[in-house]
Amino acid sequence: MLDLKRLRRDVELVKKELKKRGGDYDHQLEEFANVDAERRSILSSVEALKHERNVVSDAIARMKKAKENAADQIEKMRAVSQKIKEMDGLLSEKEEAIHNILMSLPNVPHSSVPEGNDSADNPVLKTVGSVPDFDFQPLDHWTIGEQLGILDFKRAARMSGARFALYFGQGAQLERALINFMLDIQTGHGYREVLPPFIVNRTAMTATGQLPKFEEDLFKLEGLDYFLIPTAEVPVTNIHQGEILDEEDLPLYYAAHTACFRSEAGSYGKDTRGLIRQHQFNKVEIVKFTTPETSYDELEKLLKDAETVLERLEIPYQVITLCSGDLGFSAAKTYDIEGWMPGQGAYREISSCSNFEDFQARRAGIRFRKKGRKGTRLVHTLNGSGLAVGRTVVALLENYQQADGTVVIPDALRPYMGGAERIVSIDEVLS
RNA sequence: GGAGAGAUGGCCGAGUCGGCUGAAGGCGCUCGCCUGCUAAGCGAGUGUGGGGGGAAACUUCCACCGAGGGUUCGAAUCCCUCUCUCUCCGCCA
Repeated sequence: MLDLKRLRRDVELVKKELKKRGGDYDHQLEEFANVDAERRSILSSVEALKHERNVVSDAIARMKKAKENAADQIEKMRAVSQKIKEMDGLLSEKEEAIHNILMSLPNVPHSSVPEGNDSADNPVLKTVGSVPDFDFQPLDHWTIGEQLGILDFKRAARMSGARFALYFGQGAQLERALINFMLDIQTGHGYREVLPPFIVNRTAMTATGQLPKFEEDLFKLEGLDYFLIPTAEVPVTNIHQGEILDEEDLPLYYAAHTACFRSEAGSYGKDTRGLIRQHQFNKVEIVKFTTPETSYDELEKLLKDAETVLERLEIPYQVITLCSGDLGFSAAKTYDIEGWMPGQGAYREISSCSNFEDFQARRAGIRFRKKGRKGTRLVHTLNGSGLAVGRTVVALLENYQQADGTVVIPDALRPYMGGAERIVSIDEVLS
């Protein structure tokens, strides 16, 4: 949610900045200005009436105490109260209209965000590691996984449908190993581990910006106002919903492993095979609550924290800055980390690190105060994947595949895999 | 699932028959005083959101005592609905 006062002050500037996103918000912003003016005019008259009511009610109390007759005053106030009730009704209509507009406006891109229309315009910030050179034709991960017997999409489809996977043996172990590996790295960076609920209510989803606009992307529990989380960002950011934090406690760092659930509505035909785009996947998420002054420094650090995982796994990757047209609804600035996936012959998103500034904090009511000082300010919230586990499995299988069909386990991960040096066929393990 | 109790400011906690209670008291915090240091003591201040005024310090008005409705001239106090918390019984990983 954008700052109401800022919209009042510089509607034209906000119009210009939102235009960079590509959508057209002029109409909504103009309607905002109109309704807001109406609201304020109603507000001042209804407040005057309320003031009168307060004063006269007080007088009535004194008259009654003095055993005087207050019938005239009471009669007069009956009419005033009626009027107040009518105007209050009108006022809340205006307020709701303003709220609806505010909730549907995306965040303003940060000044450092490059302008562009879509993902084709995202500049590459840096490239790390060199793409592996195979002396055989590298396979895609679903072929590798199925040949080894560690991934099974057919049976998963039988019980759940498309976009679900079964992991077996060292495949399941690999997923679990990566989760622990990532959590250990991030807690080592100072993040506090947290295991949040995977189901949240509408308020929480609205606070982080998934609602009201993107309900079709979510899995909703039938007949209940509960949703499966699409990312740990939702429950973790909502840890401090409605709280006033002490400035000296900031920044706060959290790391959480959760399953994530996405309906993937509108992505039919995209990445239909393999682990890239699943309805359910694991992710380790890192989340920060900071002061406004430090949030962009913290974003750079958060990005580095996410990168560490790929560095330690020795998987080549690049970092891109999302251009204004490709930015998510709530984000002011986003970096994507893309891991090299030989089976796809492309860099694919494996982490997304964003600064939301006060956009989520305003919706969620997360503020901070300097001890002893009066007044509160909104915190800045940030988060990033550290990393998407399923996609890391993809990168790992495809980058570390061998001519004989086995997959070498990177050194850093071996302690988490019971010391194993490679992933071999399940049949081989059994024989 | 059945029965009962509760939800007040950063925290604890009082609010009688509805009327100077935005809210006693305490803790915490800030500033000042005092004291070799620390601690203790003394004095003052200390909620949030919104509208108006002011360059600002600040000031004025409105709202807020879990959320939403209702009764009333007037509600933290009365009524209804919902949410959450706690206790007991049942069931259960």
